[in-house]
Amino acid sequence: MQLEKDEITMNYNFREIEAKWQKYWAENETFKALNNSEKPKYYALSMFPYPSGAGLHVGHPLGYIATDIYARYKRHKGFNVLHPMGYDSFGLPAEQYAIQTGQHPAITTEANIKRYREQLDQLGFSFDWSREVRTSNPSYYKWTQWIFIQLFNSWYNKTSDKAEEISGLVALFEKDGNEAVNAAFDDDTPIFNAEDWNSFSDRTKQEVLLKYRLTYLADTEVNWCPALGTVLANDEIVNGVSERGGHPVIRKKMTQWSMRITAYAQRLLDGLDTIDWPQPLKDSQTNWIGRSEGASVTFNVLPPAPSIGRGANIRLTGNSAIIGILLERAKEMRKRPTPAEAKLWEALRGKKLNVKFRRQHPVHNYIVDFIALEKGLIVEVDGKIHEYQLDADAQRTLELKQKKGFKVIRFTNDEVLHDIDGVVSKIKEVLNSLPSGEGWGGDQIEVFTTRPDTIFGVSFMTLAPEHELVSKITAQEQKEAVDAYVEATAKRSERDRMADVKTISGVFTGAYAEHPFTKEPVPIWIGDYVLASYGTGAVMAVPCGDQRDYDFAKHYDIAIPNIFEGVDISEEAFADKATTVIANSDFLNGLDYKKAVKKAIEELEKLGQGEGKVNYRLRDAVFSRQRYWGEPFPVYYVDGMPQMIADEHLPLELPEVEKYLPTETGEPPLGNATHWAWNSIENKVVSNEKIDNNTIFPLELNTMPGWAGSSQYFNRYMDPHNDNAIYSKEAIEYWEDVDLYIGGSEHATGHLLYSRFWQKFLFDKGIAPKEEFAKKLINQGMITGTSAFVYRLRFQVKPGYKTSLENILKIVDNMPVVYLSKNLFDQNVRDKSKNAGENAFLEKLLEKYANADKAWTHDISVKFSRLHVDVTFVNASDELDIKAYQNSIPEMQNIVFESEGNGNFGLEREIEKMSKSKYNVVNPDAICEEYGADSLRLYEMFLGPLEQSKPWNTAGITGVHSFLKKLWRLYHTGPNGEFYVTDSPPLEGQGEALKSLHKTIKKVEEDIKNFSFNTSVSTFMICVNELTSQKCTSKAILEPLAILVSPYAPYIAEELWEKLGYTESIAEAPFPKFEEKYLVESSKEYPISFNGKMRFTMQLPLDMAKDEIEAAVMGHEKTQAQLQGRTPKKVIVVPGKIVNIVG
RNA sequence: GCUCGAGUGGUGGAAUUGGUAGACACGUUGGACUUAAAAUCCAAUGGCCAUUGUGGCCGUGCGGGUUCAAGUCCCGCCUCGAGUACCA
Repeated sequence: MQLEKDEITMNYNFREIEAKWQKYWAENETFKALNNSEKPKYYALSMFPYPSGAGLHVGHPLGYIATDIYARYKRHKGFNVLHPMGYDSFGLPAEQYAIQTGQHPAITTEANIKRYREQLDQLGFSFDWSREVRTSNPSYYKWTQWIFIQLFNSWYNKTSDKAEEISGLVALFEKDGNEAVNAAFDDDTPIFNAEDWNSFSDRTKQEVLLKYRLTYLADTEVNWCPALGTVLANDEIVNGVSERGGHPVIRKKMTQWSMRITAYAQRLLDGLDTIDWPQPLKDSQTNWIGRSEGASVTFNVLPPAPSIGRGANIRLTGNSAIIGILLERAKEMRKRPTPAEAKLWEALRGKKLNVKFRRQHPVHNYIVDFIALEKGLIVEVDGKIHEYQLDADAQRTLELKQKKGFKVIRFTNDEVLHDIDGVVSKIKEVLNSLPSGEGWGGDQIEVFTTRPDTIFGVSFMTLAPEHELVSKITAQEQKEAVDAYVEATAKRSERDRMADVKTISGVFTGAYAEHPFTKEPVPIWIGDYVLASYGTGAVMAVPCGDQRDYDFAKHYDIAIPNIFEGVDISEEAFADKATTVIANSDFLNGLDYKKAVKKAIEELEKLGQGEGKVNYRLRDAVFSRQRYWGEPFPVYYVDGMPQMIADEHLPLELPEVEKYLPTETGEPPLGNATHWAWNSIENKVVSNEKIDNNTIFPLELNTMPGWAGSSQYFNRYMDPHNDNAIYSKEAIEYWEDVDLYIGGSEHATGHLLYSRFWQKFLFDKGIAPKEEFAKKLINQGMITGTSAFVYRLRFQVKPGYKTSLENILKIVDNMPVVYLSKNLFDQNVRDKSKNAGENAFLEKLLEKYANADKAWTHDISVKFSRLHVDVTFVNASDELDIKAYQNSIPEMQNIVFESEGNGNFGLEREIEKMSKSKYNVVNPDAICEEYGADSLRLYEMFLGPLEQSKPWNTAGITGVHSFLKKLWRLYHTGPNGEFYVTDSPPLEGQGEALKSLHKTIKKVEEDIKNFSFNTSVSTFMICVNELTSQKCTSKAILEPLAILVSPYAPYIAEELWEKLGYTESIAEAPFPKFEEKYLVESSKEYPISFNGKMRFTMQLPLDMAKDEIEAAVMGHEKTQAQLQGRTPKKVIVVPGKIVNIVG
């Protein structure tokens, strides 16, 4: 018994130490942060986890450890440190589990959190647990709902460039309508004046306001995942399938809440320059926002049968280049009609035939006698078309008829003068046969282009098949083909479309647009390479300058005009902006890219057909999910219009449901709730039966997405228990923002973009003092697993066996499954025949286990497979612990292990992602049990640079573990290994120890500054090795050393600190101060190199002058040996660094 | 395809502004202690050649270049990883 007790004091008993300090920290609230302090603040944050059922594996804590080291270091440096932790506890897995088992997600979540907490506690983090938040707690999501309401009550004023109260917008509408308002709003918003607005019904007003609110309800094309029964955000889809579960996703139109994040596109982009985040992360946000500069250009659709009204048509049907002359001419002609024209006009004018006719009307390059625009009918008298300016060749007549789609009928003067009734009835007849072309004319196609400089290279236009104009403009004769194409594309899933980028497909609509400058007709195609969701869903195709347009043009044999000077485009498009010189482009000729863009935009603006424009790829974020386990929207519906629940009645708590699946009518799971109606008088949730749509209304059935709760949690930590506000002004003014944020790179475009958006919004509203929530962000790399493999042999009956099946089966059934060790496999089987008959080794095995006549063994074959072996049964030398492994598998399995000669059973190792299915998951609990949390913390850091991904191999942990033992022993050099530290001041000869210490202080501080934690672990090892060999026992050295180590290995540091005589925790002990004076060297071991190659070293005083060094080196016998009599051409001496002899 | 990142011993990885490549560990080999094992300690360990010893040659993905000197800087390639994907 005595012996055991001694051993406890002597040895590094990490289990006891760690349990002791865990308790101490919890009881003394050692890491509790104060919201007011004389000290400077420091806010260190790790991304909070989703508490999954599997618990933590060794990869998870990597980032937490790094943050913790930094937080602890800052505490030693005299900062008031906020280092909180919580749980992102709403989420899909708990809900899926609920669907399968009926278990309430809150219960599973609670259990998972409990396990997480145990694991986190064990790892020795300096979290202030008093500030824990859980996104699924009503007291937390009250404020998520509150922010939602704030967004609902705000609009984005582009003039002040910030979010403002919606009431201000209403005031503007009341005064001036919406035309002059510069806001972020929906495209389909109608224009109204003050009078209109004031006459709108309340409902209409609400509808209009929804088009301006920062969160709004709208019919949106969403990514619907039938298998999950919910909508997914773009960033929740990976390769066309759901990120969770890999289910197919289709496009569907649904009424959904959306977040107007697009209003913040530019600020989200600009803000990236102000924060110290990893470049790849910034790049991916930049990419996601997708800003491109260019121009929007309006193309007028040339009408086959232009429509009625709106005076604008007069311009639209005529070639605008010559419209002035045409109109003048037409006027003149109207003044002097022929008798026949006059007579017919009397019969047609004033809608006598129920159709409005115009006379002497310009169409394209011509003036026609009479035209019914809405029917596309031209009536010509005397069989003539008054041509103007251009030759009346057959081509142009054809153009009017076919390309422009007009029906032309002709009468002679005689017919009109003598049989006006017959003529009119003929016209009536034709009119009746024509479809009403209402809405045909006056259509415009707006495109976005980044290359307005290439506008003269346009030879066609392409619309997305979903473009709203497609059905309108498609010519009769192309209708069938276009419809078929549109239908075919709609059917194709996103995934198909993505997988199949190479195939070129499209259909001509039969319609033409007019080129803004040349006024030439430009054919309009549709093609699925144009995306409805980007830009305007239409492109001006410039085949010579864009490869996709080029390929399309080649495929459909469309002209490819070359507008580049000295460039060959016979093989491919030319897209190099830097070397672009424009040609064949009228006023753009000879200009480079930049100048041509500017000029083209200027000219377009003159025409009123374009302007410079910035386009973003970023879409508004869909915010509704058809799930149960998420934040309920604080919304009820009156007359179908959403109403917010007043702040003082929040939180609106998640109702109980019987089933977590969608309802039979396809409503979200909350549709199952029986108690889910809002009493607007009593302001409480009541039974659905009471809904009267008078005072009691239905509540919203969707819930918020996973990112809702995580978009502001970092601010809530500052004042997590505040019930009156999301946080107090004092709290956020003290803490301001996160100084260091560490987490995985997978959140680059999800959490980290949405959080920045919400933060900017809160900043606009004066609720947050900083526009960016995290100054510095680090992505920790992934820890991958090292899988272990074994080769398994099974004996089988060979197909085409020659003897009795019954007998062979008898033998085979009794044969074991053989596991081959790696070396045996490598030497005897890999790269060799796996047919027993041709492989002596296998033949031998077969005979060994068949225990049968040779005749029988010919009918037995060997089948190989490579199996994952659970890494818990693998030792440091990649060998299998056969006994332990056997104990883990069912007994009835007859397995034999073919080991190597020395009895070891080697395994093959391979790096793979850490996952349950690969049996390579390493559990931190087991590591802590065997080596302790300090060892785990050190080892995770020791593995390599924080930001790199690196493989886990438990074997290596013995290195850091024995370091900790050495560290312990350094303080326990007394008799029987008792604690022994000398109090006496540093003696003579302690120079070396002080040097070791200060070298370490310097390096560790540098490392922490650079987040290079792996190298500081090495530094500690070197220091302890040095002090051990120096037999250092001085308190003056060992005390600061304990503080140095404490951020990395806090448990052992606390224990040593206590043994050194302190009664307070080491947590706030001041970090040792580095003193340069202990590192001053008097001499240096110079590397002496010859032609750049180091040959030997020489100890020389550091204060030696350059020429003295040269003389000393040249005088050295080894120098002479190296030179072998040659005279050096040059001797380079860099004092304090190197000597290089050339020659 | 585009964007970004990375290639160094058997393995993880060091190497500050160009200045002794492989620190520190793991693993391996040999040795000490032990009845034995574990633990601990000592020594060797980039490759090749030579060797009693001193030593020599090659070497940071490949090919060039700049420099007294290149893992590090420049040019051109190759491979791997991550993100993104018809973005007009």
